[in-house]
Amino acid sequence: MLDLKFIRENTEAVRKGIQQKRADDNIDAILALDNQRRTLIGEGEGLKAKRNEVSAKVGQMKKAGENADAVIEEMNTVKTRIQQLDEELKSVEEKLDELMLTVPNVPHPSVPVGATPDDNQSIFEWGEKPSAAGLKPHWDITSALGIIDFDRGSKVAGAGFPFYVGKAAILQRALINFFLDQAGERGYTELQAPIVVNKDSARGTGQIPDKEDMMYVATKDELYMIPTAEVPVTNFHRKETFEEKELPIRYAGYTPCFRREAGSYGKDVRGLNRLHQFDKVELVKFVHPSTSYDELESLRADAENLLQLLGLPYRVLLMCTGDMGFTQTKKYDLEVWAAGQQKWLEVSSCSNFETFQARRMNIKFKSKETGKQEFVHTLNGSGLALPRIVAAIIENNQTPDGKVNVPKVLQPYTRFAVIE
RNA sequence: GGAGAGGUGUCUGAGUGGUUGAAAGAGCCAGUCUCGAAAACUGGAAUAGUCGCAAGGCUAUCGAGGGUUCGAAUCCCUCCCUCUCCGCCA
Repeated sequence: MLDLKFIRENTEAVRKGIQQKRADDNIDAILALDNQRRTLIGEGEGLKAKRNEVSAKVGQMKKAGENADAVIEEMNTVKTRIQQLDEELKSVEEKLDELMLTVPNVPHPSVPVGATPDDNQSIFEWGEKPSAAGLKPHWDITSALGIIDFDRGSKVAGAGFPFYVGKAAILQRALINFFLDQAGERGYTELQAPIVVNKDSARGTGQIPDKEDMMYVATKDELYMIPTAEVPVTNFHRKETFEEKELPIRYAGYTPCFRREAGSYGKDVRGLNRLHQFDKVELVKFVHPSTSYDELESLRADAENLLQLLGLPYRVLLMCTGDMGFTQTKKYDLEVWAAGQQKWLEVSSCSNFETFQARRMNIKFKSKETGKQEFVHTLNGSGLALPRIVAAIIENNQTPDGKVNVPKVLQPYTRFAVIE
């Protein structure tokens, strides 16, 4: 959510951002409602001031033993009017809030303007793609090796909920530990979080109201199964104010993630490419506004480092305005090369939200410079999402005789070097 | 799940209808004193909205949301959370 005052004072910049992100422009309606709102506040508060003044007088009169009936009678009409105004104000503010939620965050100037994924810029590529000859997609390999059981997963839970069996299960556990250890070395505090959250938290990171269909919901208890650790970890500091010197704060959290993926079918969903439940290590930062773009670069570097250590070829995309999402000001996607499918798979998405989330969640810091409280900037990025990494490892490291070599850095964790 | 107690500012903690945005103490910031510090003394300090060029004014906020009243931290209702005891349990 943006700041009303910011919209009022930077109307044109906000409008430009809306166009670039191809969102609906409700700015005129917002400004009109804001005017109404302020008129109502003006009248209402004037009357409240009067009420407070007269009430104090009534108290004094009663103390002095005088009769205050006439004044009280007069206040009754004021009271009614105040109630009316408050009701009108409430309805205006409800409409206003609704529209405010439709205003996207303003893209950073360094972000390329564009409409579709084709306008994203590939800004960096690393590693050598294995030659494609004779390489199989991971689902063929895992089924031959019997290490991922999609069928039994369907029986037990449903499509998109596989079992990892034996060495695949150990490989996953190894990756989680490897990712968390790396994050720890790079200054992130490890956090083990709830994997369900309440309504306030779901609202805080913006999953509701607009993305409610993306989540599994335990309706009986009004709990939402998290689609990413970003939700509990960012909400960790909801409604808190930091000292400036505490910033930046960095967390790494491993959680299972649950996504309904309603309406997404087709060939993209084969094997491990798209699941309803998957594991992910998420990196989250709370930082001083002056450093947030440097922090975005280092966040990206932290995620890239993992891919380099694993020896997986990848590329970095700088997302264009039209494809970057509603809440971000700037976003990089990291895509790993899956040689068996001859395809790039997104494994991390590193974003700066500036104050967009912090405002919604009321996360501030006390500025030394101004003496005031200001909103922090929040960032997050995957570090990394597991299934597609597993897919890439299997496809890129497959041997002609159908085995899979485990990357060197993982072997201390897996305690085996080959999956066979 | 049953029974009880409670949620007040950074913290401890007073306050049960009328100058209470809120006592007191601690902590914090600034100043005086000091070579410096401590102690002592003096002063300052909430957040948001709104009006104003500004100084400053006004409004709201005592877990959250409603209600009663001329007036609510104080009374009523709903919800949330914490603690204690009992039961159940990985």
